[in-house]
Amino acid sequence: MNFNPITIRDIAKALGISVSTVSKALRDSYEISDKTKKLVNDYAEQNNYRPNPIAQSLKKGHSKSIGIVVSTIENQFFSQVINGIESVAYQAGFNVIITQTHESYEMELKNVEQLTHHALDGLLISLSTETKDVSHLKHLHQQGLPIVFFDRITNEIETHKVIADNFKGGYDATRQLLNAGYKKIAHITSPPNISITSERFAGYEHALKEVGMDIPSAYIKHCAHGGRDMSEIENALNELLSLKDKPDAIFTTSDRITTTTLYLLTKMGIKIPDDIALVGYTNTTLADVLNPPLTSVYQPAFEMGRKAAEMLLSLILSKHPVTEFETITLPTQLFVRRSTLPKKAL
Amino acid sequence: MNFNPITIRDIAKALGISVSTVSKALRDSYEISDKTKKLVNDYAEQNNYRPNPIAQSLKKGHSKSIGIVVSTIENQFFSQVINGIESVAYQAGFNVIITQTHESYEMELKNVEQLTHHALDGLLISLSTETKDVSHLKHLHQQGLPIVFFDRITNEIETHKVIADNFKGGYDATRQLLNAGYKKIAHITSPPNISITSERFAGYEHALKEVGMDIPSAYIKHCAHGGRDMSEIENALNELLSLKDKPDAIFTTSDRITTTTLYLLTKMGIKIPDDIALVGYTNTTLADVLNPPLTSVYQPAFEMGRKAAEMLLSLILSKHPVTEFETITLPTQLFVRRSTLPKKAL
DNA sequence: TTGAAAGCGATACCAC
DNA sequence: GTGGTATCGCTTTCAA
Repeated sequence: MNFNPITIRDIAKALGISVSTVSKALRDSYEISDKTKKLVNDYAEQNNYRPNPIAQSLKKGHSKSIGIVVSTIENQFFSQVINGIESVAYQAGFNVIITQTHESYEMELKNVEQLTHHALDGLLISLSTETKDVSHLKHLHQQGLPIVFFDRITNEIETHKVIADNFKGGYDATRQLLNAGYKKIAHITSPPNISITSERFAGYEHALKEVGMDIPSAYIKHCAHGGRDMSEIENALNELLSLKDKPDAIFTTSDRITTTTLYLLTKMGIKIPDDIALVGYTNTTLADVLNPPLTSVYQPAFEMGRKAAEMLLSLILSKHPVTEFETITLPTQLFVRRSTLPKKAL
Repeated sequence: MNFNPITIRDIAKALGISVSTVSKALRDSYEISDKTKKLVNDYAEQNNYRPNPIAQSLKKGHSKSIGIVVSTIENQFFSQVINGIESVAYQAGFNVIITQTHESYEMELKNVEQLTHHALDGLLISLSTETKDVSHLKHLHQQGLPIVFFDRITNEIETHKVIADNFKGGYDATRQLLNAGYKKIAHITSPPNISITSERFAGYEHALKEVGMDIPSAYIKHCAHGGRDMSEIENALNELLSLKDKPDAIFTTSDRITTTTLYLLTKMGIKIPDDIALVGYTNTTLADVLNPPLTSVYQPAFEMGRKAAEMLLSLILSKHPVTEFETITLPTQLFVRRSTLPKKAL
């Protein structure tokens, strides 16, 4: 199948003028007479002429498009981030190419590989849970590809980064449970190698230490793929529930882990918060109508996307090499709902 | 900022051979000796050579990328469709560029405009709720751009299409309410101009007619932007609830309308299903843990994406103009949950 | 087996 | 004001 749009050369031929004149006329150059401009523009319009962006990209050395790598767009957190990115990119006339890793390191490699090298002006990335080695990105970064990290970042690469205040998110969630009278707080989270895990864990730990409590290591459960597979969470839950000293509350990180935990507990017939309280990270708009309404840590996802995109565009558009980088930390919000009802109220 | 990856010319110069030899060696042409191939490939590997896809696209006349236009990826239905599309496109080595209309006709125009013309090998689109005129797409289609419609289609353009069985979805949902003993069934839906609205309405109507019931027009509410703005649904609900003859059940279409209706009814203190039963279209994985668990029409979104992408690729890859088109209809599934509990059980 | 050169579409420098 | 031409990086005849 082909698709043969008209080119600048067709216009030149049809009008009996040169291609350079046509090109300049279309770009409204001061060198071209109004008469010629009108002639060219009218013809272009009538024949539905559109410049071929590929040729423009090749010539200009940039593609006006940026790549995004996230684990999965089905996660509302990421779709909201993408909306934020898009809102900025669109304004600036940039295209956005989205790829998903589904939490696989291999997919991350492939996607980055596929996206990069001149077809992209910059990259926005949140690492997969499997990612431990970032040399694929280091390489590109050294070659000069502008990269901005968001959410799951690495400190092996010096560039702009945008994160939520993960420490505070973890702290607030845990503190809320403690204030509500829960004392045995388990934590189901992503693998320790990704940044958000350790930051949130630090907040959790700090809240517990603050009230002089220990963290029994049996209460910490890592899901290798951030809850991608339900079995990960099922196992964690089964282990927690078969402990002699069962937890009376759970703090979950990530949308997927949170909602799946809610689902599984419900299915097991465990009452929330009566049997076990639950607080989790989630950006779903449905937190209020869940059963029970879910106490949750909300991240400013849209804003994170906006900021990340703005920083990336500033790198792309900068005339000089950028050597000063910053890491923006956005506040999280704790929404208290029934899933962490104070113990005495039960 | 720039980013200067090595080119085929650099390799040629470094090795003292011609660019055409390098090009052929890299593509493993039979014309080139093994020795030269090895030389070139080793050098390329060591210097991290990557072909510039823009130059390749310009030369070959295609970009190996397809565009997707949906209303919003925050809707799980669409993110699942996109996952399906991606799974097929990725296998075939195609990039996917996603854009969102946010239910605006103007955005649809802009996105399509931005996406098309040679930077794209094909387009997958679900129309915005505002779209009445599809001449922007007709144009492109006439010029030869392969297009496949999914979900919200138009019959003004002859090409492949993939939809869910919207009639049956509407019928099943309504029938379920009738079977459960509800008799006054309201319908909150998208504007009548989009295909899914009328198809689902027809199913609803058929189920009611079947049992000899009338459809009071006051029970049918259209949300101009498919529930994008909460106020649309709030108004619809207020009007329904102030009717002298209040409905005892509501059938909603679209994820957004469904979940927002649930949210608003809850906020108004209306008990579901006691005061009003609810059945809605939604692809959220959370239907089971909503309060109450929601009877819902589930669409095979991933499958829809797969099929649409396959059809698009077949158009793109076809050597001959395609003149026979088909419309695939995928089955929907009704999941019965507590929100439509039989009246007698209440 | 290798290389020269044309060409994909648009841009921009330099002549005229 | 207008036109010729080299160029972006790669592919592909066609000659050698």
